[in-house]
Amino acid sequence: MDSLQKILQLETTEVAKKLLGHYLISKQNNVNIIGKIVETEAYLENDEAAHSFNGKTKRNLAMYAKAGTCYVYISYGLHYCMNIVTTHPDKGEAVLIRALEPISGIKQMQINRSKTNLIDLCSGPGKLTQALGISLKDNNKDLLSRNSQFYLSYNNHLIDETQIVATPRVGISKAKEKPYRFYIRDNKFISRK
DNA sequence: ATGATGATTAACT
DNA sequence: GTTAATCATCATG
Repeated sequence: MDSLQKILQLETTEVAKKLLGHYLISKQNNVNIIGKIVETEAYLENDEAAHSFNGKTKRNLAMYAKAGTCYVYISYGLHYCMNIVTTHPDKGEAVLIRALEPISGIKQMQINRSKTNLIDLCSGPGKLTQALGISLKDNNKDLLSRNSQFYLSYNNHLIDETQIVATPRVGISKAKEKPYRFYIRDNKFISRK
C-alpha cells in the first residue's frame, strides 16, 4: 500500500488537505503534463453542496467507487471539473481539484489552453482539466494506476500544516459557510484569494 | 417531455 | 465589476 492510498483512507476534509503538494500527471502526445495540486475542496456526505446529496444518480455514480477513482462532470455546460473519490464507498464523498501549479509539459498546456501566461494555465477547476486534456472519458478512471494516461503521484516533499489555509468553498449556493476549501498559503497559482 | 440549474470562464466596460 | 456563453443532468409532471 503506497502513501497515496493511505491518505485516501482518511476523513475527506483531511484528504483534501493532504492531497495538497502532490502531483497530477497526464500523458498526451508522448508528453508528461504535470501539475502540483495547490487548491482543493471537500464534498461530504450530508453536504447540501455535494452532487451526492440526493443519493446515487447516473452522473455521480463514480463518487461511490473506490478511493482514488476520478469523478469528472460538466459544469455550466462547457467546462469539465475533476474530483478524486475518497474512501467510504457508500458515502459518495470526494475532493474537487481546483488549481494546479504547472510543473512540466507547460508547452502542451499552453497549446491546450490557447494561453501562454503560466498563471492562466491551471488556476481554476475548468482550466486545469483543459490544460491536462481531461474530459468525460476520464470519469471513473483509477488515478492510482500508473499504467493510466492520467494518474496521481506522491511527492515526498510534504506541505506543512501551517502552510494550509481553509476558507469557504467557491461558487456554490448551499452550505456556503463550511470551510472546506483548502489551499497552499502564498501560492500564486490558486484560483482566487 | 420539459424546465431549472449550475463545484465556471473569458471577454467585456 | 459585470455579463454572456452553453448544455448535460436531474427533478418534476
